[in-house]
Amino acid sequence: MFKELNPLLHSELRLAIMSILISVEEADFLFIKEKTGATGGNISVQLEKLSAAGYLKIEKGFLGKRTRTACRITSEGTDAFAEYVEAIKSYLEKKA
Amino acid sequence: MFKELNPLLHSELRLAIMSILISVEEADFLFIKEKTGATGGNISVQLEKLSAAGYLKIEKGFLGKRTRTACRITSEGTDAFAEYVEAIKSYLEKKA
DNA sequence: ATAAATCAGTTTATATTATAAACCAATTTA
DNA sequence: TAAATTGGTTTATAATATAAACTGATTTAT
Repeated sequence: MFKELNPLLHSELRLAIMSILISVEEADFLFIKEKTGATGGNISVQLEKLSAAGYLKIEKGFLGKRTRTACRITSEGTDAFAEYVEAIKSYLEKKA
Repeated sequence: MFKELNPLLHSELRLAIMSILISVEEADFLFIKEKTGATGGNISVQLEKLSAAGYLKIEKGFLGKRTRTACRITSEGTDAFAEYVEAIKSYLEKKA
C-alpha cells in the first residue's frame, strides 16, 4: 500500500538540495543557500549527511582567493531520489 | 521555487493516515493500524495531532461492547492535503 | 467464579532530527 | 589596521517520531 520513505530524503531541506542537484551539473554552497533560503549552518549539516550517505560529492576548492564548496549528485543519489519520488507518489494518489 | 511543506503532513505516518482518509468515508483505528503497519501508540499520537489541527474528526463509540475509534477527514484536512500534494510536487519535478 | 489472555487504545520515556545561534578563519573595505 | 563581510562549521536547543510500558475493559479457559 504505502512504500517506505527514505528518511534521509524525507526532509524538506535535504529534499530541496537533492532536487536542485538532480537538475544541474554542479551547484555551489551559496547557490543552494539562495535557492533554498536556508541558513548556512543548516545547509552545511544537511550536505554533510547527504555526502556521508554517498548521495552527493562535496568538492572544496577556490574561486580566486575565496573558498568555494561545490556539490554534485552521485548515481546513488540519483537512484535514491528516483526511488523516493516513486515512494511518495504512493501517498499522494487518491485510491479508487 | 520550492513551496513550503506543511510540517504536520510531512511525516510518513501522518501522511499515510491522511492518504487513507482522503479516499474513504470513515476509517477506524484498527483499519489504519492494519494499513499503515504502525504501532497503536504511534497512531494514537498522530491522530491526536491531526485532530488538534482540525484535519480530522475522531469519533469514539462502541461496536457492540467494544470501544471503537473512527476518523473522518474534515474539509480543512482535505484542503491541507491537496495543498501538500501541490507543494511536494515542486520538489519532485525535474526542472529544465 | 476467577485467572489468564486479548483487545483497543493512551501515556510516557527515549532517541533522532531539524534548526538556528554562535563561532571561526580568511578576505575585503574603510 | 580596524571593522565589516564572506564562506562556511560547530554546537546547543527545541521539536519530532517512535516504541515500550501501561490502562481498563472484555473475552476465553479452567
